[in-house]
Amino acid sequence: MPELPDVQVFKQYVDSTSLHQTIRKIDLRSPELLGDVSAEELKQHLLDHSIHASRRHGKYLFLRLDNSASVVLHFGMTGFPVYFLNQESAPDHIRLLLTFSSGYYLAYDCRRKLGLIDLAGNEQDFIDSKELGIDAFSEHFTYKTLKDLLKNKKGSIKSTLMNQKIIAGIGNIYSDEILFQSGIHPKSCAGALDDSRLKHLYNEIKRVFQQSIQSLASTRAFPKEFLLPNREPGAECPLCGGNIVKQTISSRSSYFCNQHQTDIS
DNA sequence: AATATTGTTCAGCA
DNA sequence: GTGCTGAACAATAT
Repeated sequence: MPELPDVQVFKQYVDSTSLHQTIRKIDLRSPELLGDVSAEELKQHLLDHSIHASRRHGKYLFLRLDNSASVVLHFGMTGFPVYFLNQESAPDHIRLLLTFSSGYYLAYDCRRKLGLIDLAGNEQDFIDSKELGIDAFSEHFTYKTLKDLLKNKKGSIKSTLMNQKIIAGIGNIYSDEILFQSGIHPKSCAGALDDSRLKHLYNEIKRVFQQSIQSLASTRAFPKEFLLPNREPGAECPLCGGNIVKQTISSRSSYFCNQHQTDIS
């Protein structure tokens, strides 16, 4: 379930393995994942070129090539990148496979085919075409930005946080985590949160993402006071001892504490 | 075998 | 057009 922290870790992974290597071969095994680019065009841009930088916006990862175009990857529910040398280490559902001149491979694996492989001449134009909002981990995402974005919003705070056109990067899992840490009920009206709650929310977005990126990148051990390891109905709330309950909110299953996330504003 | 899973997109409604 | 909700879709595990 790659949301912002997962994709940030993918970015770090690609940065530390795959930059500045000439691509000798490209094997597109699931062309149905292509966006507005043809297989031919993609191959043309990749072959004999290299990735010289990467950038993440929300849940999208851009691999910037040395010819100024960028490969765009979206990981859907089940996607991830794998860098490997021996075939025994190859993942099971490779959709795109790059072979570097070093002999190493970079695979885009996606068990369920709910991802996207695309090519962007200009990354900002791509972001605009998807109407993506500001990245939730960007330094330009300030408290004031959040306050302005939520002002006058009529929907629940959960569905608002998950709306990629308002803020990019937050999905079902992390909206639950952020609201849990902020002590805000997921059904609270987004536009009705007072300054104190908004401040909490802002701080927790930053803190949860920073902590999660750290946990995913190293030990994968999330802090035990996170909701994530306790995300099942009937579990004991690690913050207050209440009960974790499951409820469908904006047609997604949400988990929250029935004790410290009770009041709906 | 039916159900749950998630991000995106789109139909439908006020 | 705008803002919002809910459902469809992909493929697989349980």
